[in-house]
Amino acid sequence: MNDPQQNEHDTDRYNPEQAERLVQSDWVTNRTFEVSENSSKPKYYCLAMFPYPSGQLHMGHVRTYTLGDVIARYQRLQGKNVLHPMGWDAFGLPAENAAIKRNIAPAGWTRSNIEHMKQQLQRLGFSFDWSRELATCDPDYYRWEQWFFTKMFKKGLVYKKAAMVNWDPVDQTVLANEQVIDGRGWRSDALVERRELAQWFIKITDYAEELLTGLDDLTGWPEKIKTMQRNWIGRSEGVELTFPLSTEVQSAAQVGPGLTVYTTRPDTLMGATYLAVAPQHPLAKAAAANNPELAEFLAQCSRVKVAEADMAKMEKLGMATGFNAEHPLTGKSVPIWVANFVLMEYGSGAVMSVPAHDHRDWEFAKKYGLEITQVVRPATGSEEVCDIEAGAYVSKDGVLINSGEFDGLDFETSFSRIADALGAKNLGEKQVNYRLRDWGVSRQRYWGCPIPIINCAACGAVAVPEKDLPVLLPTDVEFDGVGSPIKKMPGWYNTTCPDCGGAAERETDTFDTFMESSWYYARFASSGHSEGMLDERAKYWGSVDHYVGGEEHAILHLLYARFFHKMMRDEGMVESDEPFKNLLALGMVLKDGVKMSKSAGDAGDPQKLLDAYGADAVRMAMMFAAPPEHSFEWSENGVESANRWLRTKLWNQAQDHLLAGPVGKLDPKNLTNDQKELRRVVHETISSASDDYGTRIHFNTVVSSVMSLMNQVAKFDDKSSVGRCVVQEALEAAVLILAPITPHICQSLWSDLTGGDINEAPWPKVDPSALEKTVIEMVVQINGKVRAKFETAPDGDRAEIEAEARGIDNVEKFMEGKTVRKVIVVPNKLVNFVVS
RNA sequence: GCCCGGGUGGUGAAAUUGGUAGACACGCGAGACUUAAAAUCUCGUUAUCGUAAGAUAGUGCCGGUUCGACCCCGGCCCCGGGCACCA
Repeated sequence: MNDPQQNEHDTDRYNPEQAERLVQSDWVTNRTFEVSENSSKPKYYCLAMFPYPSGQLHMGHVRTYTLGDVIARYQRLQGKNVLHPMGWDAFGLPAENAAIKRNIAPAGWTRSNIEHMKQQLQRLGFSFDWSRELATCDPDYYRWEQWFFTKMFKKGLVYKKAAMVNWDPVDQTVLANEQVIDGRGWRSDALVERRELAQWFIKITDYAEELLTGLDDLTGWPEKIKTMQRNWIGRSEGVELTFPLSTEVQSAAQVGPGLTVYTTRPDTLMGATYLAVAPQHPLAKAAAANNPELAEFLAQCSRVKVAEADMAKMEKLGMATGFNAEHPLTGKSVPIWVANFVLMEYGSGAVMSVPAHDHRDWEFAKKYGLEITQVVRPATGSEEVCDIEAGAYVSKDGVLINSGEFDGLDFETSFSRIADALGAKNLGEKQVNYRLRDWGVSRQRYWGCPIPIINCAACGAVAVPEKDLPVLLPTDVEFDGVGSPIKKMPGWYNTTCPDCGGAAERETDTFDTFMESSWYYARFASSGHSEGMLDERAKYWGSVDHYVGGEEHAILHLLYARFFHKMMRDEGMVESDEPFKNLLALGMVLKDGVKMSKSAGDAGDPQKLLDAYGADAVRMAMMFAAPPEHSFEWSENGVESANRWLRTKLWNQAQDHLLAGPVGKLDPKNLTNDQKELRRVVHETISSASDDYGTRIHFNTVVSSVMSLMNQVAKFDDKSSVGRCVVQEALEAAVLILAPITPHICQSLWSDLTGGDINEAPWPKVDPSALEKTVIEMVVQINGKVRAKFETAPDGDRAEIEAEARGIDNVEKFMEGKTVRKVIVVPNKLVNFVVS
């Protein structure tokens, strides 16, 4: 162990545990991070995605909240009125799992997790305004979600329809996708079945176009996230058309007069040789009624998890229904098949198949011996190969054949002409389609926000009146893990109809937890408001200026939140069109190659690192490890070295400087070359750090640049009074620059160095005159290979630089006997001789 | 399967507009201090050859554009995220 008497620093060796607690209690006493809306400073709203209270923090949390905190603290140093709140995404499945496992109610488990995680967040020194803390399982929070849902219900944005769920036939309960492992229930091990349940949906598709075009204005979002959202929304232009059904088929299957499909390739319509419907389609069900083989096939199709990835990976199978439809233009009979890859949830649950011009249709047709009719060939002069026997020809660059009056037309022309021909028969028209589906918000689970609907036999679904909100979720429940307790509580769900007063039942499903996370950012800005969902303060704080969170939320959470924001805007509750102005999408923190999340258990618990090395070291190590958007494997090694650097390179050097007594005022005009050089490094560091913090959002390079600066300070052996002034400036800059990352040690050092409060300090300014270089290094290349370097004055004359470069021994050697073909001079960088 | 990213020393990474590849660290090696260890400090550290100066190769793989490519283009391989009930 250390002997505290042995070296001069050990007596006052920096002790993060003690020092950090002192600084933190100062923040609490002074309410340093509580903000109000009455400020002359410009507002800045910095938000990191709130955590699910799983029990303990993992390193993914540490990364997210450190990045958010760095941004918040940097913006405070820029003189902004910064809102930086924190709360808890408290409803969700893990609480139910824990309840089963430990036999405790989800509410109590969640509360104690929140307590523990809050302590950990506070230990990390995040500058949250804790006065605005919220948990989504608080009735004061979810009542407004219920209120808003009933508003949207009355507005017609909410409807109920049948949708598929994973049904565990043994546990008699609905399973989440992640609870289905290899097609079996995770607890019962029973083969899971698809089952249809009536569920609530919100019409996000009504906003599809705005959600798409709105992305163009989100200049502060990463391009890749916007691309993902665009593809997810999936706008396409095509034709919706109907294949007429005979009256026999209509009556046999109890369906309408035709089978409606959507296609983006109406040009290939004449090559449509069969139709395919989803296994859940009415036509499939009807056909199976007196066809045991088909019934078995449909049953087989239902034994697949409700997840697109699983659907896409399975073998493409189908079976004829025995029904036929009429081709809308030729009148020819077209067989109707059931195919396991057609999704009932998407579009009409039926597709037209053109095997000659679609890969999947081609393979399906080959497998089942269905007709393949080529209707497009490569354009004359095209180099494209087309062999329909070998595979589908999917190019849109061809011309039509075997299509009667449309022969010879290209894609664009045939698209319109065929749409017109369908229109003339009243069997189709051009239509814009979206891949985006309406948002299913019903969950057959207990630990969530109750859906505020009352089902009355006489009046149907009725919204719970505002005066009866919130519909409280009972928390004192028996939780046996099989099914939701409130579905077995007649005392809870039996009620009277608000409209007719007759006996009625409450909806026992709860909301998807994405509902809570879709508007919490706005609620933070209206913290504690008891008269409504949001108040005027939500308008003051406006859009979140910087939103920080994992890239895994690129689509669902971020799209739902954008949608919710637009619904709230249309109610006049917020003024902006988008909730998040700038987005920082973080890469994953991996541990042994898997993402760190609640499933990783306590493998990533930062607690022992905090105890051993302190919050500043943990934060610095995390920021130094990689730029935000990189995924990387977390290693604890960096924490010890961060702690060592803070103690030895920052704290000790600053204390040595302070021990020599106070310094005077720096006069930048009368400096030695070494003093100028150190000062140049100081101001270059300020300049690059400002860019890294404010523009590039790369904090690892902030850390390395300050490390470099401190290395320069260590080498700078000038104890003169002017020299010490330069060192003072360097130390102040280093402390301010690092303050957002390691706030505790920097607050102490700032106080030691200046006597001031760093929370009131302004960001350092770059002195442009300090950046001027008197000598620069030129690189000499021959045919692009570096052969020499030389020092020269900046902005030198081209001819002189070229001459000087030619005179260098190694350069002469490589040019000997060669002819110079070209000379490229990049000012202040390099000279390249092209020789042969 | 589909959509979106990523791949640079033993390790994390840097290279901001096509212009010196490997900054800054970790680790490792050598040395100083010490009776010793720890701590701290100094030096070295892409590979191969060389005492050195320097040379050759090198940013997942194959090819292209360019005076010059980690960066741009074409084709592949591998890894990660998402795929609508994990959050």
